[in-house]
Amino acid sequence: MNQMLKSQPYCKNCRLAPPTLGDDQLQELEAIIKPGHLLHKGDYLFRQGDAFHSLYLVRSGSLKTVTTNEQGLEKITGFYYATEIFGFSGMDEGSYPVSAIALESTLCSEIPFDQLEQLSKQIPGLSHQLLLMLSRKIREDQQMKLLLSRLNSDSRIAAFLLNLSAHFRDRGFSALRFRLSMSRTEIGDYLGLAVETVSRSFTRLQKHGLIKVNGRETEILDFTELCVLAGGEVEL
Amino acid sequence: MNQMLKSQPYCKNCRLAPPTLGDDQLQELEAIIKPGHLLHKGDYLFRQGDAFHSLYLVRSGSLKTVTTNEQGLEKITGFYYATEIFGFSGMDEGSYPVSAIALESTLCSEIPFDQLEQLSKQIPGLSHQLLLMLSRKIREDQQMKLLLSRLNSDSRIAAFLLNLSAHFRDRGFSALRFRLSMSRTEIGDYLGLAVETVSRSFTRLQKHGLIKVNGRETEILDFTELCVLAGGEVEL
DNA sequence: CGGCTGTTTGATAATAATCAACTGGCGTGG
DNA sequence: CCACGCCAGTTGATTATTATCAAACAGCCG
Repeated sequence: MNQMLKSQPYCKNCRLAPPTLGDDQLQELEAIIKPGHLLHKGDYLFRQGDAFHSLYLVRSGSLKTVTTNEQGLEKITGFYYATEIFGFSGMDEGSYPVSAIALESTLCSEIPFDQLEQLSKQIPGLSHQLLLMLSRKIREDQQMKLLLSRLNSDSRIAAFLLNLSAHFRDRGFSALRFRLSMSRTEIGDYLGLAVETVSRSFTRLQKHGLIKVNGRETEILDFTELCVLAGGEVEL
Repeated sequence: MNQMLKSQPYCKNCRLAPPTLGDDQLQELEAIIKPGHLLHKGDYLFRQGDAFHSLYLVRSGSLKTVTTNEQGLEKITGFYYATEIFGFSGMDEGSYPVSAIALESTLCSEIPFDQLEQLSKQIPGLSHQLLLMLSRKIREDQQMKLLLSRLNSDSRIAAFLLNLSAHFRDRGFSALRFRLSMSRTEIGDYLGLAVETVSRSFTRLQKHGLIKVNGRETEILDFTELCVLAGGEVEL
């Protein structure tokens, strides 16, 4: 068979495929995934209120999800990078409660949900895997709620950077040097802080030698100390 | 058949059973549910780190889930009332990331997860329903994150009371008068506020005629205004 | 009755939001 | 090509909100 076609499987590392999946079934799974959707910075993948049809897999680039409540309060609910799947919050009510917006040039694959559910009746472990992904998301949200209700600004920024660091590490990039794809405003929006507070925390972390920042270029200098700080119970 | 046995089906209103489910299948579903687990105030249903085996359905009473991070920071991640199912966050890692503790005398039914997954291969729509429940939880967590990062103390308390109110209404109790099963400390812990702040907000809401409080007995006097307040963008 | 816990209230301190000003980079249009 | 305007980011001053510390009080149970 054509090696090229198999060289970039969508789902090999996407947590959707059960670990024991055979090649045939992996192909079945990938067959329902629509490769499409090239987005540029600021483009919407879907908008809050749109009918829910699909989950999305980030192939490259990054996105944010934003929700606006009845009173017009906006909030970034998540950032998503390559290999991550998102859109889960739309299932329940049949429409997305968030908008998804590209932070840079981004490629997304679409996973039609009804086809995925059909397939999960045939591929053993697939629906289990789906549940695990949602469960994981719930656990991450718990961590986020703890961060929002308990940590001061420095600790929030530290936790945020460590989170990104782990993401990049898992994807084979440097865990210590990376480029942020979001603005300070977006970071603040995500972490529940004003822009100015985000900026000051970056400066403070830099002054103490924990990180080195130049615009969006970020370097972690003292990983251990950053971990301690991110845990709370310690201040700079 | 014995009317008594069917008079209190576990799952009729628990969102787990697909809406179209026939009586036979409802019985199958209920057959795997273990009725047991009577808890008294302060009793643990499970502890953080315990192996994940089951979801739990609250039959009567109420519980809280509490998580402790590595640094010893504690946080209440949720309150659960009759007809609610919880324990989802344990699936992913195979152990519960929270402890579940009864707030009062409480009866819980256990739903062994592997049996539930087995059954979901036979009962159409069951695994779909499971996904919907998780999706709903994720959406609720989003709202909670918005609350924690954007609302002031009064609005948080207002939102909290409205949330409880809706719960009681859905369960056939008064939406305007109810008894809180949690302490002020626990409310603060859940909402990311100090006890004193919770107390002051209750007092302030009462002074403005929105609610009437007497210890844990709570009455909503101005539902509309409470909604406005809970939305943010408005202050007392 | 006395000790415990949970709640309330007051005074003060700390943190982050807000308001304001300034900088540097970038793209556009004269 | 330069000037201008715009946006993102930073820094400073001030304000507001909430946490913290402290004290008093109520209810409950042994």
